[in-house]
Amino acid sequence: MRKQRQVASDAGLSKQRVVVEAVRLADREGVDGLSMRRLAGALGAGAMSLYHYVASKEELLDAMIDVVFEEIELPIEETDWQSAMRRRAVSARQVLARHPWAIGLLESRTSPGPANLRHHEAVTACLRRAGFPVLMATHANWLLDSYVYGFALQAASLPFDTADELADMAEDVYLPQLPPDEFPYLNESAAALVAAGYDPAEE
Amino acid sequence: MRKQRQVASDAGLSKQRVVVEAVRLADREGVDGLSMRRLAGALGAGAMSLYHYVASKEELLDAMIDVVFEEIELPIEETDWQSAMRRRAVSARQVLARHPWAIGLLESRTSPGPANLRHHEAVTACLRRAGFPVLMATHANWLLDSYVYGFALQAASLPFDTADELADMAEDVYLPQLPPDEFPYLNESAAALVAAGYDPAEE
DNA sequence: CGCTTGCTCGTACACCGTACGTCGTACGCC
DNA sequence: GGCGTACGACGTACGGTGTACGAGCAAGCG
Repeated sequence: MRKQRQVASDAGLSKQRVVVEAVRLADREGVDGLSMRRLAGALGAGAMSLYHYVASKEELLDAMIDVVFEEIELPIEETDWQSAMRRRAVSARQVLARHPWAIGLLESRTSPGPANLRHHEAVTACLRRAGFPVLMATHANWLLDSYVYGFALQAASLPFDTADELADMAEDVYLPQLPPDEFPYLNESAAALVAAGYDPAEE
Repeated sequence: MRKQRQVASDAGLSKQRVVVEAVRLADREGVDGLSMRRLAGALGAGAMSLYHYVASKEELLDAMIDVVFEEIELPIEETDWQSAMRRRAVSARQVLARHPWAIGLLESRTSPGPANLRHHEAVTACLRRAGFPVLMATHANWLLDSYVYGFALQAASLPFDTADELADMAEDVYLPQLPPDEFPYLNESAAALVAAGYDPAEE
């Protein structure tokens, strides 16, 4: 029994291991597939054991979000602020594409974790060093975040990933819903997008 | 028996009534407080009765999102596109502030409802009439949406609503978490924001 | 040895979404 | 009028969820 657990979980549990496995599970099965019992199963443990490392599922979700923030590249000091911000945005987009469930979790989670704080500190530092006044830096921060989050949110709710899939979807699903006399402009857009081989990887 | 039901629910059910009451319940208690049983209770009906008007909870949520889109002001034809877009953004922000649960639902819901389609059609129409080329209009649409969604997402995750609450929160919760030697810039920002009486109602 | 301390986890509870089937009743038809 | 049918309402039940509680057990220490 003890042996089995060791095989399944490679030595004892820890908050770190619990949270990391939770992220893996969410990546694999979506956030709805993440239940305490299933997570415990994946760790080779009983469901209630998790509660020695995590006070509640809420706290687990907070910690998962923080893991995601850890993956976002911090701005580098040396470069100018524009390319630093661009790199950060690109990195954030990649990370959120890798963990789509994180976007839905951002809402409702109110207290920022340490990685989140470190991230904001670094960004603010970069902007301030570039000469932005305090309030301006805060506004820029907010605005950039708005755009990155919004982008990720929209990207997540698109039902296709590539230009080819778009073409298929458009033909099979969208166009039948769009009587041309009622939605002339959307039809025009759809046609143009398909013709242009639109791929949602622009900025 | 018949009488009781009528008193409680003012004539029979309907998809409309179910969805509207669901929105009200979500406004009042958050999306987590919205369960089929509670919704049925609020309508003076049994839980399973709802399934005659809604195929599943998923469909109910889709319909609720569409109700929210209906509340967002459509751009008016006459005005120039900039103020039209501004009005739309302001309206969207107000609506999403009124129904904060909607933001969390936007993710994961993939097929747009009729009000959503009408909305996008109107926006596209406005931009196209203003002389934007097709692809440009689509990009502008996407970009504006990104910003609005991101803004709402951030606003929703802020744990305070007014400048006063911010001041309280900063003193009680944030500053203790921010050792000045580790987060010099965030401390600076926090101080500046409190001093300036920051209120999250800018754009 | 016994005692404490810290993990683990089985059981139980309240609640969830919803499949299934039963019932009262309204309505078209004779 | 009588009757068959169809439909809306809903009681019950099943398999899931998060988690409170407490029993069990191993390791460290006197």
